[in-house]
Amino acid sequence: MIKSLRGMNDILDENESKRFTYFLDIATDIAKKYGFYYIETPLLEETALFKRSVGESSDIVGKEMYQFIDKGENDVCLRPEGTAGVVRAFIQKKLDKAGGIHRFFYHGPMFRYERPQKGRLREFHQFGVESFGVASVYEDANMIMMASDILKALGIGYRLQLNSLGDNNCMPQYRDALISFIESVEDEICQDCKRRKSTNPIRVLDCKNEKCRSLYENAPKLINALCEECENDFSKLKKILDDNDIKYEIDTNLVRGLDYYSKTAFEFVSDNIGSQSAIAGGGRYDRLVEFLDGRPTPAVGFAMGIERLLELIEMPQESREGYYLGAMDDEAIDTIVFLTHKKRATDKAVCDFKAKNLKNHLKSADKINAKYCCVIGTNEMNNGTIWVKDLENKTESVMKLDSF
RNA sequence: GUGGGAUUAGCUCAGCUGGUUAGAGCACUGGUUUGUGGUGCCGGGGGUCGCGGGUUCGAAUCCCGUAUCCCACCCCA
Repeated sequence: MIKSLRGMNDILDENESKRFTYFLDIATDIAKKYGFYYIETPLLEETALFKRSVGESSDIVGKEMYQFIDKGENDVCLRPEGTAGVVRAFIQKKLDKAGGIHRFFYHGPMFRYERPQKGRLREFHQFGVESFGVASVYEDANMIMMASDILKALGIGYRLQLNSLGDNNCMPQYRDALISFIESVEDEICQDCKRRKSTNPIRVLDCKNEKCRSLYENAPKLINALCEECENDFSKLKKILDDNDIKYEIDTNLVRGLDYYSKTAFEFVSDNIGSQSAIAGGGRYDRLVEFLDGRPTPAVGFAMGIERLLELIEMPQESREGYYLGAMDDEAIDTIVFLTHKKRATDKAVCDFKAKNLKNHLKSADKINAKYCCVIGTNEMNNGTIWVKDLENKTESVMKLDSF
């Protein structure tokens, strides 16, 4: 038997499938209400796109990409995340030069060659939004509110963690200060932290190792090193969230794993899905358009991991819907098929192709959660009628075929 | 990539220290003296016990390998 590849799932379980489409309906609806419109970009892109945007030092690009040389000898890879492709499209379409505000949402599969775990697949699905052309911190707040609205609409509880990563003015200085601090304690820190020092020094602050943790208590804090502009934006952001009744925690160790983020960084986490607890994450990336050869354009966005949300969604109660039609004699089956087809013009309608007794038809109608069970038996055939039972209200009636 | 656990019917699982035709519940399907469901009763189908080797008279059960899932690390959505 040929099986799906490791870490790649089919979404066909009825429960899972319903949750998946339900999520997309809700998320799409809310994104549209925020004035975003749909963008679809290719799953396959030039490898260089991700190397330059996500960053070669990140694990995503460094060791998790599905990368290969295609038949035209192009170095390509399956997208590991969604932002880079959207930014590429934005620049390619010259929207950076056109100016103005452009807001997109997207959803689709992403690919990362990782060791699979619950909530961590090699092919997984994200829903994301990207906003270009708005430098104001109000847009950052808008993003957070949208993510929050989506999660609330789905009945999902979360904690929101917030940080500021600084910008070009303050981040490099802070980074240098942190690196020299790390060097001062380098003999005592763990192997992972030694590696992080060169790959992503800010990550050391997040180390789980107890000894490292206590050493880093004396490390300089980014939150104290922000320049005036970043400091003001961050304060403003907190105020907007307070005003709109969005709860958050400041996590000074929150570092996004992708190199392109600056200023606002946020993550929505759930305590109910195991160790892969981040359900949505995002932030501002004002320099990325320029990195990818576009005209400097402020931007901010977030992405949600759909699979991680699925089991957290509180599904609305399913109510009975549509018609079930059946015949008790073979001679009535053609009539049933005809009526079912007619009914579908306005309603959901399903019919059985086998003659069965009434009890079995009722059972079948119940099984598919139909609202009406409609049956033609000998009596009905003789009178040109159909027997209709409302399975919810337990009422029944007999109707003329032409008024059905 | 590192360390650990699991893998038996469509699903959730039982199967003791190896011993005759591998079980249960749910699901599916048929019937229920012949027109009333979701909540009765009786029956039926469905498993090369993840895959490949080995030990043994005999393996779902022991050993080795391998695949997949799960847990922790790492990382992230």
